[in-house]
Amino acid sequence: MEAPGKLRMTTQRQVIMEELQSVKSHPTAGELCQMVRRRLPRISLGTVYRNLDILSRAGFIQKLDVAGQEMRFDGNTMNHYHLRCLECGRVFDVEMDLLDEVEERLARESGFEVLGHRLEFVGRCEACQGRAGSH
Amino acid sequence: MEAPGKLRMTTQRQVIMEELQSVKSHPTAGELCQMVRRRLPRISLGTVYRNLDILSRAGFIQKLDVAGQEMRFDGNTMNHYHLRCLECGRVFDVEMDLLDEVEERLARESGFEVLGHRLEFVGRCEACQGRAGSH
DNA sequence: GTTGGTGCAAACGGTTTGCATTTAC
DNA sequence: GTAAATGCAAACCGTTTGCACCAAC
Repeated sequence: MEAPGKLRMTTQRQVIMEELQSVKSHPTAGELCQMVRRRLPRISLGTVYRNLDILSRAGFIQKLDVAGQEMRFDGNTMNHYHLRCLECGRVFDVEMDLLDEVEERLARESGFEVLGHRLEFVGRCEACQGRAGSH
Repeated sequence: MEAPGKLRMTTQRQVIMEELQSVKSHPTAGELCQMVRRRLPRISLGTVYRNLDILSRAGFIQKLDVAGQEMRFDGNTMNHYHLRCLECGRVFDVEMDLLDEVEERLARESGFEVLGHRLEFVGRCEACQGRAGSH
């Protein structure tokens, strides 16, 4: 989260934010670009990336940085946890109280200045458990 | 972790594993390639990538996938947590008991099949706190 | 001798960037 | 009017892959 500087509210930026906040999935930049193109057919992927970067720096949205894979974006800026399905790659929100006490504990027991934490589960979503699933 | 299949122990594979396990840092493939080149100057980056992939599938090492950044590798295969310093980008091991009970809780309360979790802290390491650090 | 591994270089794919043009303010 | 934002395309960079040669077993 950075000092905002001057931000102009362009149509593109507005629509990107609206589309992202209208879904509970965690789209990639490419997916979001497709969604936005239904309303702004000429928007470029570069613009989507630039705006996602600006909006996340300003704290309006969240970059998920899901381990290793393609970057995903989340319209919900409150810290919350995710589960990534190993089979279909989708990312789901997890309902669980935040483990803020572990931050304090770590700060106390180590010399680190702890500014946040990210907890991510991996597993299989219900849909993928349903499908045969060799596993 | 996958069924091993046939694995030949080549010099390259041996040295890659030794070098990785000899450090407590979490080198990227490129960094590790440099380290290995001190002993095997003609090894290629592609070989390093291929072996890191094979070794991690076989469970001998761990891919870290530290959020967003370049992939890092860890010779320690036991699950453990990390702190990433926002200032210098280094990744440190965190000594903390595993939160395995949250996996069980999530599995119970949601429909997910939970296979693992990854906890990552962000903050500032001691060295970077020392340096003036505007914050 | 067979088959998996290596080195090399090219390809890949997600992300960033340079630039001329457009647009919010 | 001016500075920020856009669209486009090229560049970037970490990673993967195809292939001819090599080496472990």
